[in-house]
Amino acid sequence: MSWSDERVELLKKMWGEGQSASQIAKELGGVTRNAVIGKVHRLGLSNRSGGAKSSDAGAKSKADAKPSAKPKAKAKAAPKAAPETKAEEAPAPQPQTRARAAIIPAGQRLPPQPSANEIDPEALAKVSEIEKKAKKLTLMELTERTCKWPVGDPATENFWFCGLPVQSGKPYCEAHVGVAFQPMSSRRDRKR
DNA sequence: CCCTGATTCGC
DNA sequence: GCGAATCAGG
Repeated sequence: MSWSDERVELLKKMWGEGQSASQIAKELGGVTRNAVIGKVHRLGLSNRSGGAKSSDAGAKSKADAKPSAKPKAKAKAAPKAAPETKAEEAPAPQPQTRARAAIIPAGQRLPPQPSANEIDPEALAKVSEIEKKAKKLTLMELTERTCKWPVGDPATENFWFCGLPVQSGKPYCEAHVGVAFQPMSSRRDRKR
């Protein structure tokens, strides 16, 4: 893969939008996030702000200091055989509001969730947006790093777990963390 | 552990 | 110019 104009453009666009290097790399395909970062630097747009460099202070000089070659053999470059399933099914609006506590089987500890009626509207919008991209995992497919946000009515077939990459230690993906963990003050203000 | 960007340096 | 390896930090 080479950096064609198109690809460079997309890179610039995404980087400008604040997308992470890995996300850009996935989008472009055929390149690693390292390649993206390297390109970003070469293009001279590494600094997302604009100017004002934050000094540097402790320069560096650790150019090396690691003679010992680590057996870090990581098979990279996935064959890129993603099924790329074109989800055509209707998103099916989610009433999703109650009937939740009962669905969590013992042993599968899930974090507490607020009732939908007191969640930040913006966060909710974001959620419904990303839920379209949800991986729709089943309970057994969940891992420590898949979003455990339940979607739909567990009493029907129309139910699944978000499954997107979780954010750090949290149990949910970015968007769901947004509706799951809201500042107390925020909630109090909205309510009432 | 996962992730992020930054840097170096052989190619 | 490119990007893997590495570093540094969250």
